[in-house]
Amino acid sequence: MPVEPDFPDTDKIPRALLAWYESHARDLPWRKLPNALKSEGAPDPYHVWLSEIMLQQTTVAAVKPYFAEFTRRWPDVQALAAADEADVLAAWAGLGYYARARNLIACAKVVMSEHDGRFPDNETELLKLPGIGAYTAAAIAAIGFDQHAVVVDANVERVVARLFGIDAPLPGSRSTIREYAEQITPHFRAGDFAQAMMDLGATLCRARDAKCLLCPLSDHCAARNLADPTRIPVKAPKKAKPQRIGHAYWLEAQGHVALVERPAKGMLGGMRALPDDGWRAGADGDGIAPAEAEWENRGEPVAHVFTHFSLQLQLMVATPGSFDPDALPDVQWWPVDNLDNAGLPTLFAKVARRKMG
DNA sequence: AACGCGGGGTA
DNA sequence: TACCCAGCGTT
Repeated sequence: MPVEPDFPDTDKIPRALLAWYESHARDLPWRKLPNALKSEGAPDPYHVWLSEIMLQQTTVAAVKPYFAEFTRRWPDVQALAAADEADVLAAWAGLGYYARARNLIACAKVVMSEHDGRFPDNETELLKLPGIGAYTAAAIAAIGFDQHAVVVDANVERVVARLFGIDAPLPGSRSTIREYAEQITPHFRAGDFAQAMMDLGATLCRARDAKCLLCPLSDHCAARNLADPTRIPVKAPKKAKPQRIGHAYWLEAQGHVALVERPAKGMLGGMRALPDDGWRAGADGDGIAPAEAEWENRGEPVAHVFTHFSLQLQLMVATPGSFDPDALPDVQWWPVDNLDNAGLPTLFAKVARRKMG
């Protein structure tokens, strides 16, 4: 039986959490800590935005090197808006969910053209920008501008569900969880509170490991009294992943390999890639090569797992002495010795490694 | 409301 | 292997 939203400890929760955060905040590149030791003033909204987009469904460890590289190459939103789109997509390669990179560019351009190069400081306006949804708008408003906003990500969902013993399954319980999150979100230090909730979820109140003995909120927590606090939140069962097979084609002539640019919509949209035979989530590839050549099987298929299907991708290789460029007008002939800089998404980077041995 | 969309870390 | 992760846009 969940506790009512007017749970008497709703005021104690943010205070206990913020006190814990003072000494346990993670030291992250995009963050200005509240500690005097590290305090450097307000965070740069550009850094907050960039990190939030990169962190969507992506772990902190994966984001760190990308954040460093992006801020080095494009130090502000003006630089990013003026960047070559192919360069930005290539720099994003390996991070996944490539629509984020396309929306990142679009958002930077809108901020320049419609907001005078400054990010809006409120949720409503932030929500109108490409790639910024309910979570990210709230996070930027709170963290970047210290605005009151209820920030609910997967960490907050888990912490709140456990605090109030919400055992209805996600995603159906999302609106209920949000109501409780509103109850405990203070009207001061909004950014610190949001980040403290995320740090608690990332370091103590973890999905499969609840370190209740170390938790500053355990006195206020319903799940604390369960035999297994990690039973909450309950999640709906996942659908099985289909298994797909397909081919990728390595066509090499005179030290160059044929790359294509994938369609802007759909999987790996807009990314450079090897030609393939049309495999997708709903169907296997047709085995038809992109051009007439002496194709040879090369090694075992490369195994790769996407969100919604698994793929076995067979590498096919042809290396004619010369090749008529007009026969494949849409390909870019990329120097084989510079393939590391082609910005191939991980699937095709794996296939290229198979080829290079 | 459900689905499509990457990839790496972790137990 | 299975699950998880600072979600968003489309249908």
